[in-house]
Amino acid sequence: MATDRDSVLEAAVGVLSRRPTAHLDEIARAAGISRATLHRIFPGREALIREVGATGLRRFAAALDTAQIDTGDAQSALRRLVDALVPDAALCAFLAGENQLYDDPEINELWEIQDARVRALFLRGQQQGVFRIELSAAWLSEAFFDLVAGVGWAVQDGRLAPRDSAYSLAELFLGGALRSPDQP
Amino acid sequence: MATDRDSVLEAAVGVLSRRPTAHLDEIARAAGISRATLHRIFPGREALIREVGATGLRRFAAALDTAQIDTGDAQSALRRLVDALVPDAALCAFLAGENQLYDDPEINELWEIQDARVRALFLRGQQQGVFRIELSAAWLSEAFFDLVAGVGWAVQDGRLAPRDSAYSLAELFLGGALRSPDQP
DNA sequence: AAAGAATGAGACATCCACGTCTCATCTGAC
DNA sequence: GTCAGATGAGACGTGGATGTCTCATTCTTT
Repeated sequence: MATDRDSVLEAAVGVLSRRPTAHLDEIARAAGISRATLHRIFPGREALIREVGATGLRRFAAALDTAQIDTGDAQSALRRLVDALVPDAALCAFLAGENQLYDDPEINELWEIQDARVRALFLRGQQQGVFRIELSAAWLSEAFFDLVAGVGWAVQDGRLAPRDSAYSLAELFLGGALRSPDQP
Repeated sequence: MATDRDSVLEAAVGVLSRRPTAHLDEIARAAGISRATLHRIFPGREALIREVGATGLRRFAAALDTAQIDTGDAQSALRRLVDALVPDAALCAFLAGENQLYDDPEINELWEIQDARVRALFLRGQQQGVFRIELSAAWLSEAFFDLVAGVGWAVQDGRLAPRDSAYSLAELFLGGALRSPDQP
């Protein structure tokens, strides 16, 4: 059943994004199954990690698709991306913390593709005059992903309400921490 | 010799901030010593991790001191903090990635103190009318730390020039990604 | 109800990193 | 030159997580 795999992956993300070194016992318990069944679904720890990473990147790509980041003005596109990405923020947190994943050429290539898409969005926004040109598109892209991961961690730990997460992310990233002089 | 400990800690940060599960062999090699000597300096892996964490928090506290974050207007204080913190960004990246550290009550308490100081800075800035009040001080504090850690990773991986890091961090965090309408 | 599959619990064996040890080598002080 | 201390290299035992196995139990299907 695909549902089994998915629910296990979901549980694995919840545990691994917080503690990447969690034992398989813990992951199995979080998924509500036994360690034996976990091994029946995934050949081993490495395969599980790989699968979680691949799932994360697929969801990331899907969020880029649904947000239609190549359409319309860049600011709206980014806001759509935030909305599409926030539900999977935990997955992004996992991707950000698991540097080991990028030893895998396949995973790495998948990541490069998505990262390039986000960079293109910022570049487009800079050409539109929407985004600041003093900051490189690469840095904007990286910082954006850092903040998405930060949202994932904060929500998981209860430091940020899920309801506030999209707003907090978009407003801080787009407008910064400073109070706008023209909005008193 | 204190120099030995410090240089080993420095090397450990460099390795552990990228791969928290790195073997002691690797850390020893990065420090230019043998695994035996590493064990002579630190009783074991746990002690080493703890020490790195404690060092990171001490440096973080020192940066808060040198920046005098309680003095003057909040924006200038934050800019001073960025300048003081950026040299230790890798250390912050390590702290951000090593959630396991916060199981230790002593480390956790030390972290809470520093985090409260940063939160107080943002609260003060909000009361001064400098920082936006739509975003909670806790979120501003957390997001700021996420970006500092992100700078640490990016610099270590060569994706961000150290020379640009303080500027990129301060500008993005304070002003956001949007181009200011009053600065054409 | 009965047969089959799926699962959980637990018992192993294996592997790998860690921690400890010894010994040879190197360095520096006298 | 000699000796004491420090270091490196390597061997060795240990612990813990992983991977594989068996068997009893439960759930599903007919």
